[in-house]
Amino acid sequence: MILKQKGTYDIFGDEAKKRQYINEILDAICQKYNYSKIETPVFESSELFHRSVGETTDMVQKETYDFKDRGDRNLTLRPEGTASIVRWFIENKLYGNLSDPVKVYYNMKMYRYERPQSGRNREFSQWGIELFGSDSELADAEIISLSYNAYRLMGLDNICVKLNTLGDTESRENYKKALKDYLKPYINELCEDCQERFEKNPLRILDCKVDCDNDILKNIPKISDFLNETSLTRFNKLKELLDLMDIKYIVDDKLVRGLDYYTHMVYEIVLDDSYALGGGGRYNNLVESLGGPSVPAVGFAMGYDRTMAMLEDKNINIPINNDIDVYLLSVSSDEKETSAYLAQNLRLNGFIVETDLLDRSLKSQFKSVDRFNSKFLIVLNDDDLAKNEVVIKDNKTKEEEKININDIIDYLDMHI
RNA sequence: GCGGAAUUGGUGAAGUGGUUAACACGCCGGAUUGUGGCUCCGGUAUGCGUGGGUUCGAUUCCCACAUUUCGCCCCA
Repeated sequence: MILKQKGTYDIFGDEAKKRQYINEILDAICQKYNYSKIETPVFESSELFHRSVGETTDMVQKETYDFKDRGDRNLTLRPEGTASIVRWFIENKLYGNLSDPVKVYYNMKMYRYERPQSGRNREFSQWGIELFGSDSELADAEIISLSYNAYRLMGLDNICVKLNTLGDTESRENYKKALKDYLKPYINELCEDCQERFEKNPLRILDCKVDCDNDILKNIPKISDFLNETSLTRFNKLKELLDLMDIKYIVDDKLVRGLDYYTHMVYEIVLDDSYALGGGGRYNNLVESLGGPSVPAVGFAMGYDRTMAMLEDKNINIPINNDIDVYLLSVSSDEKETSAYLAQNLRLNGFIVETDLLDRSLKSQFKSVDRFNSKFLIVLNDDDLAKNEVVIKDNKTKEEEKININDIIDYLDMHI
């Protein structure tokens, strides 16, 4: 037997319906904020992700699905959405007309070679939003607002924004320098990973799980002390906006996030104060570093599957309707042709119809009626059909009557 | 990449080193029911994750691998 690959999953039945319902909520809210939907290819040039996500990140170093195609091209299954969207933005020269910001959202499969565990798979979905062409904290606030409200509309109430700023390039470089100066004497006391991060990406030491209880990290310099005037004012303005919009947030000055491309505002949306359901931030240098002009941008990505899992966990009701309108029963195989014809006719008139495709006994067909929870059932038998009649029965009230075959649609319209 | 737990039919599962792998649900057929939902009868795994090994003999013991699941790293 051939099985599905590790860390992949099939979506079908109620799960598929739930996702469809959630997708409709997400589509609807994006429409309200006037974001248009985008889909990008599953695979891209490897270089795209290596350059955007960051060569030194774990995601690129050990989690990407890299392969060569038959033309010897180096390709990678996308591990996240932003890089592809930025590539699209540059490739289509959308920077040429930014009289209004470009706002898009996506809902796509992503791929990372990881060990599967709760809320994490190798193939997984992210819903994300991106905004190009505004450097204003108003754009930051809009992105946060959209993502925050998306969760609330799905029914997740106990959420909160964890917020931080990495400042502009100048502030961040000053901070990095201060960090390294501070950590240098202690470097041998840090964990192995952090010793490596010290050179490559010192900010990442801040959210190291191994060293978090370490006294060295408790007295570590704070980014907030290194923000220059402009970085500080825009961060304060953003917080004012969030207050105004009644968005719950807490500032966490250890929040730096895993990808290299962030500048200024970064945030996560957490459930029950700790479980991260998504994250995002501003990335003002990414468009330029991928070969476009300097265009400010900000975005967010939601871990779709873990969000679905949380909806399940919190027993949040997602309406699923599997009921059908009519089941056509045939007393014997003689009525099957009429059944097929009638089923098509009813379906074309908008009804959800099932028939027996297995030529089973009448009793079995009745059992199917119950399994499908059909609102009505119609019994076809030759004697009645000779007079153009059928028996139609309301499966709830158990009332039945004999009607003309041409009156079925009218009858159903009146009763459903 | 590292660690823990699990792996018996369509489903939930019981079970033992040795003839036909319990039970329940489901499903199919039949009896009865004015055309079902109750009841009764019958049927429903050539098989106990895969591959090795130990043994006269393994689903049951050992090893490896795979998959599932929960953690770590990481990410969201």
